[in-house]
Amino acid sequence: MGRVSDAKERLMNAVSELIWSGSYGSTTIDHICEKAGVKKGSFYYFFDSKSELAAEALEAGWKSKQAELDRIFSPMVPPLDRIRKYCEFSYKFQREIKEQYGRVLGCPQFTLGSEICTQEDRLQKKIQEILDYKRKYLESAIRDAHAAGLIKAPDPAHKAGMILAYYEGLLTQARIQNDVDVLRDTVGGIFAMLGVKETEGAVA
Amino acid sequence: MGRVSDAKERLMNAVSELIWSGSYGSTTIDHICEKAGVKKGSFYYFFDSKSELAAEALEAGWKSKQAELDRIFSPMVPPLDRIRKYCEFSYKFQREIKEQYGRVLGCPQFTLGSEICTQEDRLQKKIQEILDYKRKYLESAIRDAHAAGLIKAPDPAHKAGMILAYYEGLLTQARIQNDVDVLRDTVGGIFAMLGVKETEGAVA
DNA sequence: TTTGTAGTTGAATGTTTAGTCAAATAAATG
DNA sequence: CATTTATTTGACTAAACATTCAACTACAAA
Repeated sequence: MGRVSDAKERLMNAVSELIWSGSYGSTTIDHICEKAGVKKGSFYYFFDSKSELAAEALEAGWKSKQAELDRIFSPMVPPLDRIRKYCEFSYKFQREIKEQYGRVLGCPQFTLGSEICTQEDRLQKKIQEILDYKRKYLESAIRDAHAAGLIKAPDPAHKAGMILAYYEGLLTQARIQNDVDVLRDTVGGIFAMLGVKETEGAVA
Repeated sequence: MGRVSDAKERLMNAVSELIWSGSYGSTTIDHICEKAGVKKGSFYYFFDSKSELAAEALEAGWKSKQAELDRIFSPMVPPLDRIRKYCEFSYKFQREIKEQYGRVLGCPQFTLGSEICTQEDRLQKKIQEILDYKRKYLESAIRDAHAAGLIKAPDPAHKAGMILAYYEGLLTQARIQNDVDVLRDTVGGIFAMLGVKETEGAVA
């Protein structure tokens, strides 16, 4: 079965990091190859364009994040706690990223989506798909919270869309301002939108 | 006083449109010149880089938008109505853009900011400045609403930041999904965040 | 140990891009 | 009308970039 290699993985990691810490437009195939320690010929052996590589990397990145989200949004956890945990996780994650890269980088999918949606159809579709999955995590937590009488949310899908917009907007603000502090009270805004009363929203 | 020209203005219009309908990275000096009907030599006569042109265009674009915002956020208008009008205006504006370009384009500053904030310091600062002005419009409406007893918002600056994140997040979602419908109930989310009771939020 | 296969390499290609400049041109002013 | 000043032009260079390919290499199975 011939020679073996992890060059493909290295290329996917490299492209993800370069796009996230910079932008899609500023990420060239040369840079990707250099970062991955791979020669251009090998790049074209595995992929036939930057956008194809980006699409595969996006998919892989999402797959690896999913496990974490499944844990956070486990139906075993009380619904409002899921949301609170998600906000805490996100805040902590961005703090670590800032530590590591010297920069708040926000949400990879939202940032990339906003940049390329008018130009790269395949990527745009993949991103929309991922964002929709994210929305579904929120939606089920909201539905459960409604069923438990914790909040009034007769249209969980709509509420989830609103909350996702807020969440992604905050992350993008944090990226633009390079300031994690923006994210400190993420959950406050979400609970306000959900009409959670202070007492119900209290930490256990 | 020598030859006169509107080439500078044409260049600023061209760059704004190209970045907004595409991205900063995909906008080249050649494209800008072609769109503006200006030769490259002239470009470098007026500006010495794409980022300098973009910064001037950003400033000019903001100046021209300010008048409209002053009207919408006039202290003569009841505070919650200002916010409602702003949402309606924004929704209508994006519908017109979609009509005109075949695409929802969202917020020029937020989209650009998210793309270039890690790479173009000067632009990042300008954008942060503009976003902060936007926040101030919301902040004063919130403060007035609080003073009028319409809502409870002891920290209007913080609330305004939350609402701006939501608003920009929605616009970006609309851009990514190329769907104005996302914006239909913008005000619903804002009023939920502000804790506006249905009756108080009712249209006059 | 041979052979098939998966992956690697570096050099070469053509294209796009940013950036420069000296000469030409058009308007305004004296 | 002559001169000054602002703007335009097109042709040029050099670097960055994407893309191709034939020859080469390492591994695995037969």
